[in-house]
Amino acid sequence: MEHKTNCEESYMPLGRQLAVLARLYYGALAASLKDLEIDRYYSVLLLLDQFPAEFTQQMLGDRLQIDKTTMVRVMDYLAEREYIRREAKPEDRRCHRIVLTEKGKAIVPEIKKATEALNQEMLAGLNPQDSHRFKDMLDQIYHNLQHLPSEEVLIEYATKRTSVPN
Amino acid sequence: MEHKTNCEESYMPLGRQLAVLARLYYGALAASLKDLEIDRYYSVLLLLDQFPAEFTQQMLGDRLQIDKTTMVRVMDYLAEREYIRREAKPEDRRCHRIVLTEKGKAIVPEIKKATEALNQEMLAGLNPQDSHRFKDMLDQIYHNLQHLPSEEVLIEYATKRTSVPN
DNA sequence: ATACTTTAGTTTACTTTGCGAACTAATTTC
DNA sequence: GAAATTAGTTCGCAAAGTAAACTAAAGTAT
Repeated sequence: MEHKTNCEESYMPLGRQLAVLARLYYGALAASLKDLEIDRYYSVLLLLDQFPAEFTQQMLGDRLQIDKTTMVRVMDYLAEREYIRREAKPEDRRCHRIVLTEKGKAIVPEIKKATEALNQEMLAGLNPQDSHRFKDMLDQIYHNLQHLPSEEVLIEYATKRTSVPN
Repeated sequence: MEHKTNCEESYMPLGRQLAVLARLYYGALAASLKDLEIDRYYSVLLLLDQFPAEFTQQMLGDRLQIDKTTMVRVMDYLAEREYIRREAKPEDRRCHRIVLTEKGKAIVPEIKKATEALNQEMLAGLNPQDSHRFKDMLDQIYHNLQHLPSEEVLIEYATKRTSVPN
């Protein structure tokens, strides 16, 4: 058997394949945005731009599936570099309203351009229908996976596992 | 705006979505295999079972997209627990032939069962054609992403970025 | 109204993964 | 035979996920 570098020829659990694709995607994205001061958390900025002044940290985390302790780090990172600000929320003083600063708004177009370009390159060779179908499938899969982990077949509560095993 | 936990309603970079799905997948897989002694690196065992005694560490890494230093840790983990063995390879003494032990072979059926079940649950609601189509798309995307990262638009060599940013 | 519970956010600490750098031993190339 | 390459290893660090324990604020219930 000769040595192959692609994953097309033998069985690999789908989850592994997804993890690899995600890694490649973000490697390429960070490379194409390397002239920016920040090298991650782009999707947070995109989301804030789409729905200005609508989010608390918790809500951002729910949308992007980032847990709240990780979200603290994300916010710290972006706030230190002045891409976002945590504002007081008088109607519920537990929360912070997260807002994009001018500096934050300023880089969104470039991020949008890069992610859209990359999405397109990623889906190159698929016709528009298939591209759309692919995104629908991802949503379907998200739905399917969300409603089973940890408690599906298990009677007792499973010990939580971290990260992405191979 | 009310707070939504699903990701279906707003734009998220595809890479982020893939990362989330991968995480959910492996959470569910580890949960359904939690009675096993090991909680990760299942795909290594599956691959070794499919092509017995064919792999070196390097080749495994190429197949699964795991770099060689990470692979050392993977091998250590599996060898300590006696699921694999590193055997001498007289024809090239730099390499090790990686072989499944009896203990390793013994758990493969369960892993296979669990991953196949999970793949199916993950793709529930898609007809067989679509499932097949989905896997083809993943291969296509892998191909597309592999041939661009880091050097695409860039003239000079990009500083490498780690992991999966959000 | 006061006690109990829940929620948003934070801090700390630990784990896993990915990867660069530097190294050894063996093999290949020229 | 010298130089370059390859497989594997060690070390060290950064990023991400998450559990546990905590504070402050808000909600609920008797």
